[in-house]
Amino acid sequence: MPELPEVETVRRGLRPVMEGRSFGKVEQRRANLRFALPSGFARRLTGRAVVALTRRAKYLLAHLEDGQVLLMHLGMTGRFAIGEDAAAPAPVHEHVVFHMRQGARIGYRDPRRFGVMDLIAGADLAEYPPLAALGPEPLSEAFDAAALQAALAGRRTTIKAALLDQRMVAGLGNIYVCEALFRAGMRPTRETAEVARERGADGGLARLAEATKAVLREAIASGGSSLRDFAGADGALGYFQTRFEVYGREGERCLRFGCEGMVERIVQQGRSSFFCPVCQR
DNA sequence: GTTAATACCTGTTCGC
DNA sequence: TGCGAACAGGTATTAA
Repeated sequence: MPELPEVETVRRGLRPVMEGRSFGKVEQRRANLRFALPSGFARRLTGRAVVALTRRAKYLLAHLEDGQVLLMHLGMTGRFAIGEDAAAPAPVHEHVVFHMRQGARIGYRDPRRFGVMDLIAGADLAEYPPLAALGPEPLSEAFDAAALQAALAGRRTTIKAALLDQRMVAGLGNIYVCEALFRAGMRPTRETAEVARERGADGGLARLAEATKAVLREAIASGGSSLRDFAGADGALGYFQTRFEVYGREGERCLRFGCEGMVERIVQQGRSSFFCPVCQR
């Protein structure tokens, strides 16, 4: 599922065909994705140049020359495919197509339609509700043990649920929360308030912040290398398979050196959590 | 105010 | 082999 590293990979893949380019024809094949597309969607994009393509958490933001911002979220199954502007039959579940004036055809497919596209005025960007509530970017300097402690203190839930909460830290999903907790040697069922007391250079907070950054950095690097493959295949952007250390490995041996534990799966808040009961405490 | 549960979706997998 | 149930999960909404 597209989490922060996948969205960042998509951004890097789209930049060469969007930044500094302008929208020609925009095809909108249905009225809604997760929500209704804004009125005049295609018309408001046509002819506008993209000044910059940025990312905030799992949101892609195309800043247009006229001050509008095209906000895009991939949901669970959203993918972009870059192709030549040919008259090939449109794939199923392709809901939006951007034909760039310089030639690229950017198709958006999303079978489950959990994705979002919206157009907002740049001046309103900071107050846009979904963005305004987001916590710090996990790869920024603002995210460290101290920030984590401030966010987690006093909360009455588990560390797994807290890390999935986009208000605590923005951009993590189920997979990378599992991976970060494994890397930090921390069990997903730990009480948040208790973890928040583990300060100090070698405390749980510091390990967790560092593990989160490391997992995301490695995934982004992996996605970057997979970009080359995308170009050769169908140009699909949105999901790449990395090798996860615990996610999806129920019943298999823990990969930590010297650990003989077996990965277990439990359900928290209706979501699967994978962890090693031996080395995650 | 905070936390948990539910709804939205459909392709894929699993069990009978 | 075929069918239906379960499952995947980001986020807005509703309930507790």
